[in-house]
Amino acid sequence: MRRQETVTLKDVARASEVSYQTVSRAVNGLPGINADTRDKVLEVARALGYRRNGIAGSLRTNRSRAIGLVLSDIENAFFAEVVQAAEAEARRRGYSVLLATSNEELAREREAVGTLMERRVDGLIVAPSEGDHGYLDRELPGDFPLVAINRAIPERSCGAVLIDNVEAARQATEVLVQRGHRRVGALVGDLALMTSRERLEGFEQALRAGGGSVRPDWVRQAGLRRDTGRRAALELLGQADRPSALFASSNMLTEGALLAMRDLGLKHGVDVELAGFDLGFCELLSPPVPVIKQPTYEIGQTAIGLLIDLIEGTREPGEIRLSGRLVAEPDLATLRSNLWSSAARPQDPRTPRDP
Amino acid sequence: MRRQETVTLKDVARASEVSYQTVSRAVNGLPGINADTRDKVLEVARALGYRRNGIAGSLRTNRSRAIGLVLSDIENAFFAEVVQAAEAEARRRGYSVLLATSNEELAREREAVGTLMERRVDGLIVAPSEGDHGYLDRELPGDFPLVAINRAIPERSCGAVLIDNVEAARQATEVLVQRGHRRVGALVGDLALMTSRERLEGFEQALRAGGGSVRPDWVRQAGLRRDTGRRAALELLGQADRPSALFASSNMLTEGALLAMRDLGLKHGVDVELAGFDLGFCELLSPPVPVIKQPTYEIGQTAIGLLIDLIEGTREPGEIRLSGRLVAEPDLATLRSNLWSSAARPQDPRTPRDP
DNA sequence: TTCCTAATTGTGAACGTTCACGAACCTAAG
DNA sequence: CTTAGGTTCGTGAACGTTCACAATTAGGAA
Repeated sequence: MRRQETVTLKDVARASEVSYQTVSRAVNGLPGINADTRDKVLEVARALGYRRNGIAGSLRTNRSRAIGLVLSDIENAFFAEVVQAAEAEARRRGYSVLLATSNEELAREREAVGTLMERRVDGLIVAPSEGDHGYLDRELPGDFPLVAINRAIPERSCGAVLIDNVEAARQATEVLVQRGHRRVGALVGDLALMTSRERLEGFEQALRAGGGSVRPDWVRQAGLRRDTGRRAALELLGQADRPSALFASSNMLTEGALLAMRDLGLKHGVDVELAGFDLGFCELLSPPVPVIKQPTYEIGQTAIGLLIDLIEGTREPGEIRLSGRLVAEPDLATLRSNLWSSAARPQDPRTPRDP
Repeated sequence: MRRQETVTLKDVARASEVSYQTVSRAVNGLPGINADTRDKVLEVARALGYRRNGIAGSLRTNRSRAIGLVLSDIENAFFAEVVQAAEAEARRRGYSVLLATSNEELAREREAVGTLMERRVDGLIVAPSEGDHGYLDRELPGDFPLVAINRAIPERSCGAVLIDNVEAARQATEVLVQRGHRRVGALVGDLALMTSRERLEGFEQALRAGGGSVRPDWVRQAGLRRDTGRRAALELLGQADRPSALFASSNMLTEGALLAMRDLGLKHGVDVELAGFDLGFCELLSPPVPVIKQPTYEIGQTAIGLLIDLIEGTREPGEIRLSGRLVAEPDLATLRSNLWSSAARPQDPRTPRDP
């Protein structure tokens, strides 16, 4: 078979003896064309194997129907779920997703934004890295559709989809308090980050409300990574005067805490009680670890929804706060049926499959 | 600030009093331009905030420097890691990644391939769903760069990056045999899939080599999902005459088996020994579950490498087999340091971060 | 000076689509 | 018969870039 280079509107037009404009009307389902001619043209288009050249269309219309997604790390289950939801919702609304990762480095984030802009995405969703995002005003037109997730971008007015961190951290800590713990430590991220400050605030609220007091030396800025979390937890739990319970304010820190306890020969829920964030497999551990589950699917879906509304001019930028969900020793029946399915995902029921 | 619509080559040309071709040479770093003019032009381009329009470039050159990635489910940690690696390697080589999901449904896969082709990606990586892939010959030019991962596509000649399933399953099963088990069951995927057949083959080899015999009623086609795996495991382990050990041939099936054992009040490693595949948190369980860890990062990286070589015409399509790695009760020191970092990833050391 | 070569710069066309408009045709009312 | 109005279809231009080649300039060598 000869290599048939791309067949264009003109080729179809020639073959069906109409103008290329008529073909365009036919393949795009536009009005102003006779039904018979349309059918004929579509038939010819099928036969020739015509496929629209989106690149050319985008050039002409100045719209790519693509959105850029800048995350720090897709392997993190939190972001993986966000991506899944984002892709599904984008597809539902006729958009495609261009993926880029920042590895939590501002320079790489900026570079990613740059290449995505060069590709002329219609809008951007960014999970901001730590640092100054003033560059955005230089890289982006002032009204460019932009939605921040997970953390806000104070340097620039844009959409944002966040969770109620204070409340979430409060709930997680409350579990520890209700189980009788007053000597509670905390692993939090860098306090330069609003998210970390809010979660710390929730932790402190719950602990004080329960009659405990916050010991500053038991509150550790444990970074953002599993290994930094583990190190911090090792220090915190390794000392003689250690807390009887620990709150970890993110999934990586929760995993880090578990690793540290393993290192030290401590059993979670026995030697040290642990409450955390977003641990996907928390209930397969024995005993289960109570965690706050962020509505990751909803976050991705909402962010895309907001972004596309911004793109299409049907909504104004604003901040949307979602709520976390506490998963703490639920009754087993409920657990079993809900465990692996997230809260609300009407569009695209999750059906986990495997390689 | 007035909304400055896109500034083009011509705008820069006007401002720097040269032709647009000269500007093009300057911004693209092409030869055939005086160093002084280049500097002057670049300065003007900077000042005006020029950014190349990749869409226009792609239209002209007929190359998008984008590759399409079609996976079944990004939430699955296996694919999440593949995506991470793929994006990193693609970026390193100057390509971007367009993401699409099939949810393991052939129709959606086909649709995804269609939209990616419309966007004129330069090549495709597909994790094939179950079913007949004959459609590819109709949707794609005969020599279109295509790489299959995880499963082969027998219907079409293309690149493929797979693992040695027989060997991997053999190793996992051997752990069970070495621990004295002869009455071993297996959860495998649909035997219509080559991957499932190969893993079953490895299981049988190891069991027979250890002096055990394969009981057909203990080999269950357990589907591809966590819930189907759980159901199958429930049936298998719920009967009075049940195996003393179980081999699960994928991460979802391994998780399903764990859930089922929890349902039945059986403890893994005590009541029933379990060996599995790709369980990310296997060593946080007590006791740890021996699993085969597929080189996910290497798979993604290799697939992108092969694909780009195909695109650029520097390699011919072929099949690449990688090896899984057994993680079974390693000594704790090694475990601790290697656990969270994958085998070989020279380009982009993984540094897990969190939301 | 005169001519040749090399370096530098400019011009026209093309990629495949969509937009804006105008031409041709038909129907039906005046 | 004429004209208004609608439907159907076609033409030219434009999006911003790169390719192919022509034009101009400079620098020496004869």
